[in-house]
Amino acid sequence: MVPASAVDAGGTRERILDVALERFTRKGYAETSLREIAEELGVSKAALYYHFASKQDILLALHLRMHALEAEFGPLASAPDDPGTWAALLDRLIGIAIRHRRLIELHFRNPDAVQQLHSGEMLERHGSSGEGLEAQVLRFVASPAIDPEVRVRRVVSLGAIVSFYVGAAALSDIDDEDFERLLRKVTSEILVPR
Amino acid sequence: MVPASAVDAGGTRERILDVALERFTRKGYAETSLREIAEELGVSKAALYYHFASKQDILLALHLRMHALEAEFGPLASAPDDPGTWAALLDRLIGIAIRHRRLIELHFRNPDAVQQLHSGEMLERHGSSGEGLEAQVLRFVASPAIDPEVRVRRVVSLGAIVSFYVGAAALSDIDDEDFERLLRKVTSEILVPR
DNA sequence: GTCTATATAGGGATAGAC
DNA sequence: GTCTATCCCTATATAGAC
Repeated sequence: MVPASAVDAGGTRERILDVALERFTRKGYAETSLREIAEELGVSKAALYYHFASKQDILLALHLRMHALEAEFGPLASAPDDPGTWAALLDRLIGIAIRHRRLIELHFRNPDAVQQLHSGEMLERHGSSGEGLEAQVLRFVASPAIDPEVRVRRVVSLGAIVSFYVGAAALSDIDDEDFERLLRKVTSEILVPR
Repeated sequence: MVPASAVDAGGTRERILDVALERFTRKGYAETSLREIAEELGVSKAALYYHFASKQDILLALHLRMHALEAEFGPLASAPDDPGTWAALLDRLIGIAIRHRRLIELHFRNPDAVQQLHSGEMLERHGSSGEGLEAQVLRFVASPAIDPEVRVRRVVSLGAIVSFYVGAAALSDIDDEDFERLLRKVTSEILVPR
C-alpha cells in the first residue's frame, strides 16, 4: 500500500491506473497481465509493486473512483414501487453512465473481479460505504411485490443504458450529447406503457 | 444429480460441456480452470484431454451449438435501412435469445475468447459459415447512412434483449413465457417513436 | 523509484500405465 | 476412458542492489 502522503513525482501511479483501466476494460481483468501493463509504460513489473501492493489493489483503486461517483450520486430514495422515484433514479444514472462510460464498462466487463473486492476485507480498510449503488438499484427491480411488467420495463431501461457498451463500435460516430439526448428520450418512453 | 458411474461412458463428453457452459458463463472462460471442471465431474484433468484436444476446443464445441442456431435462423435480409426488416430480425432474435439464453450469455460474457476462435483456423476445419450472426446484425446499426435516432433505437432494442442477462437474478421469478411476451411488447414500442 | 533476479504457485498440456 | 506423474510456461509477488 502507498501512504496517502506519498508524492507521485512522475505521475506514474496515475499512468498505471490509466493503462490498467484501458486494458481491464478492453481485454478483461484476468486476461491482463502486469507484465503487459509494465511494458506499455516502459517500466518493470517490480516498479508497479512500488505503487500498488497487488494486482487486485490496482483494480481497487479504480473501483474507489466508482465509489466516489456513488457518493456524488447521493442517497437513493427508498420507495421502490413509486414510478417517479425510478424515473428520477434513471435520470441520474444516465448522466453518470455517459460522463464516466469507461468506468462503467470496467465494472460491467469484470463483475466477478469487482465482486471479490467486496468479499475480502480490503474495502473496509478504505472506508467503504455499506451497500453499493448496484445493490440498491436491484431492489427496485427485484421485489416480487412490484408488477412484473413494471419490473421488466425498468430492467430494459437499464439495458438501454448499457447498450452503449453492446453497440459502442456501431455508434461511435454519434457524439455524446446527441447520444445522451436520444437515450433519455427512449428510456423515458420505455417506462410508460402505451 | 446424476450418478457418475450409472451414466454411459460415452456421455462424459456431454457432461463436460454442461459443466463448462455453466462455469464459462458464471465465472468466465479465462477464469475457469480445467482442474475445476474435472473436479466437479469427479475425473482427472487428463480425462478431459481424451475428449477434447484443448481448452479452446471445449469452447469451440459450445460455439458450434451457436452456429447451429444461426443456420436454423436462416439468411438475413440485406435491406438495413428498412424498418420492417429490422423488426422481423428482432422478432427472430428474441425467440432464440429466450430459448437458448445460457448459450447467449456464454457469448455475451466471453466476447474475446470467442473472437479468438475465429482468428485461428479452427473454425474452417469444422465447416464454419463465413460471417457470424453478430457481424450481420451490426450492419443494421453501424451504417452512418441510417438516421442516428433509428440506430440508437435499434441498439437499445438489442440492449433490451440482453437485459435478461443484466437483470437475470432480479427477474428469476417471472417465467419465460411471460417474460418473452413482455419483452416483445416493449421492444416493439422502442422501435416506433411516439 | 526503479532495477535484476528469484521464489512460488497455478495454468494448459503430454506420456505412458492400466 | 481414465488414471498418475510430469513438463513447460507464465503469472503474481518478493528480495535486495542502486
